[in-house]
Amino acid sequence: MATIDDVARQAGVAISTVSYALSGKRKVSADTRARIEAACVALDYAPRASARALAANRSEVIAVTAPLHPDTDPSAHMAFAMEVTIAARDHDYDTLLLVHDDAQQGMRRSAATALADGIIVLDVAAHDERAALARKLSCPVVFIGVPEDTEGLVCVDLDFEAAIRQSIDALVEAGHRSVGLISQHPETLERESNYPLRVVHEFERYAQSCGIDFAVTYPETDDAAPALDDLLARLPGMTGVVLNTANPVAQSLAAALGARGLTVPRDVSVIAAGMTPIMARTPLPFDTLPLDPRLTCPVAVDILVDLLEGKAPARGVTLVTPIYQSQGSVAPAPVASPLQAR
Amino acid sequence: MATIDDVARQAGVAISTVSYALSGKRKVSADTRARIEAACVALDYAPRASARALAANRSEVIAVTAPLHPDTDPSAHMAFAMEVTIAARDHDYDTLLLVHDDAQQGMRRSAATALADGIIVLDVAAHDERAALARKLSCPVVFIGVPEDTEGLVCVDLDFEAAIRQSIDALVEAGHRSVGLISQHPETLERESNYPLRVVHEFERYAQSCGIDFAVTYPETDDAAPALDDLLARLPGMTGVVLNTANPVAQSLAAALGARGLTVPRDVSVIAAGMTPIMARTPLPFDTLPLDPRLTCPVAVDILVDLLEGKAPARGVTLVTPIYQSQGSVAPAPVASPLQAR
DNA sequence: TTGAAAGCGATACCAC
DNA sequence: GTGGTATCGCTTTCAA
Repeated sequence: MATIDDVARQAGVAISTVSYALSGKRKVSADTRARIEAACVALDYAPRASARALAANRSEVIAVTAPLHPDTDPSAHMAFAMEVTIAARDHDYDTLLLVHDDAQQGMRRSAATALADGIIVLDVAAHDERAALARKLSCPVVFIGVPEDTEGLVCVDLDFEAAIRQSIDALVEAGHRSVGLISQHPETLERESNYPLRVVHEFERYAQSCGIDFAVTYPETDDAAPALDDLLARLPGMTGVVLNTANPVAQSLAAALGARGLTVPRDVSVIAAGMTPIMARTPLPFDTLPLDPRLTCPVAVDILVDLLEGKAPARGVTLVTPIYQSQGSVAPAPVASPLQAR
Repeated sequence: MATIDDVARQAGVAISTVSYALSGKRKVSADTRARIEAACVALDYAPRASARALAANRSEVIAVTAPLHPDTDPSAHMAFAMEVTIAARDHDYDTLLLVHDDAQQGMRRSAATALADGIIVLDVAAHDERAALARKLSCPVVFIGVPEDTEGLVCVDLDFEAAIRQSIDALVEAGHRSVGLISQHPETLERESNYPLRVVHEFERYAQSCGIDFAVTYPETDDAAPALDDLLARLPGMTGVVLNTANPVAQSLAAALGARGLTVPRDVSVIAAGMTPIMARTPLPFDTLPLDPRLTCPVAVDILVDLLEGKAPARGVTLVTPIYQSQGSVAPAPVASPLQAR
């Protein structure tokens, strides 16, 4: 492997000139630059990452901690890790994968050994141990997801409250006056980042302020049918459903509705708010305000890179506005409620 | 951050002694070692990765190229990436994630800049461009999956042929004389690593040598029903099914059988051979010989690490023997064929 | 058993 | 605009 010395010799200049020509941190005349570039090509030169990192005191690597709980969706996980990697490459950073058993220790190690310049934390739980760790660590950390206590942390997430409000607005504008929310499994509410709870609260608050009837249900299984029955029992005139639930539940909703003689959007309008699309599966046939990794990951990486390069101070919690994607699952409310119509 | 100098001063020894004490590459007396360890703890010392890499000429990092095609299952992908990472950590290596757009260029870059010591290639296609690249690269590369031309490459994969033979053996031993294979989608056969084809060939060869009736079908969609009908049409007495197909097809098989009045294992015995379990979903209710990342990834990493540390020469293609996992989906063949019995 | 010192290959300061 | 060189923090050879 050629070194910067070889290039300098071949181009007939000093190594500092080569370094400056390549980094652009100093003006270099057109023809010396040309000679240097020619030499680089001729020698197939690439700067050695470790030497550069040692001298510059930065590794150009971002660590990504991606624990894998039994109840997290691995495909969503992969999507986040990939999007972080893609976004990082746009800033000339590489990404190091830190796994579960290793999450705490890995973060510590990557900071202590200066393996990575910064850390992105994925799949954040409400009471995430990595939060306390992040406060102690010397290197910048950005969370994708919001833990309970955000004091001193930098977090990026979808604006779930906004997603809920947009969902209710869309339904209300279409004339719906009775709307149910299918939330997460009870265990998920415990463990998960606190967004499912924030979603429920905002749903109840905003629905109330809009003066519509509402109810919330928490499915016990992956089948939407019992949840649907629960909502219909408490809200016989229900014509709108908002989903912020596990993907299998959402996948089974259309069938559950069909089994009860209900059609989307003729009898019931449906919107999925703040759910992560699964690439491997048929997309949900509903209007969505997705928690899309392509939305949050680049923002998180941008913030981290700004932090690393001293371009901006820590930013607290950044909420990304969801984007409404219509699939034709919202229609004007039927005049009579579907159950009465039957 | 404390450096090795600080530790040496604090312990009252030379830095070389500290280095040797920590690496264990030279004998150090018990009490100097104790003083050094105390100093390390006191100063919270961790060697700087870049300095170590520069001096030792090795980064202790393994790059992982994990492209994401439209038809690859992201959750399986994540599982492989995680298993590689876990296995790598067992050898004190970290893993760098290289993504699709970047796959070729990323491999080149990580070799040229000595970012990583070696490369693991995931999701290998039959005619994978990364194969040619691997032959040119200066750093060791191990493929998880087997491309068409393995000349000069190091590959690890499940022994699919063995999985097929074990499947047929299990069925034949249970008295089945008429066995169908549900293979992959036609497009997958084109693009994918050539194992699906190897599976089909071995199935036909081995079934023939066992003297049983057999047929192979290639499902066009994610629904097993048409494939099942195809098999039953050509093999009216079929009592055994071997699966080496896409997960959704396998997931829908039980329902398709049920719709035709067939029950597993009473009427039909089923074995899934060489399929990757999806963590996010209910596992298949069939006996399996899974392509488990926990089987192949550690082997691949072991081989790569041996290569990196000069412990062993390149090994060509290594096939890992599958492990039979019973789920009770194989039973003695019914006396009369199920169709006749109805 | 330990120490001194020569690299490793970049960056960036200070001169000119 | 360009060149010389100290420096980053380790590993490892050579000497004692």
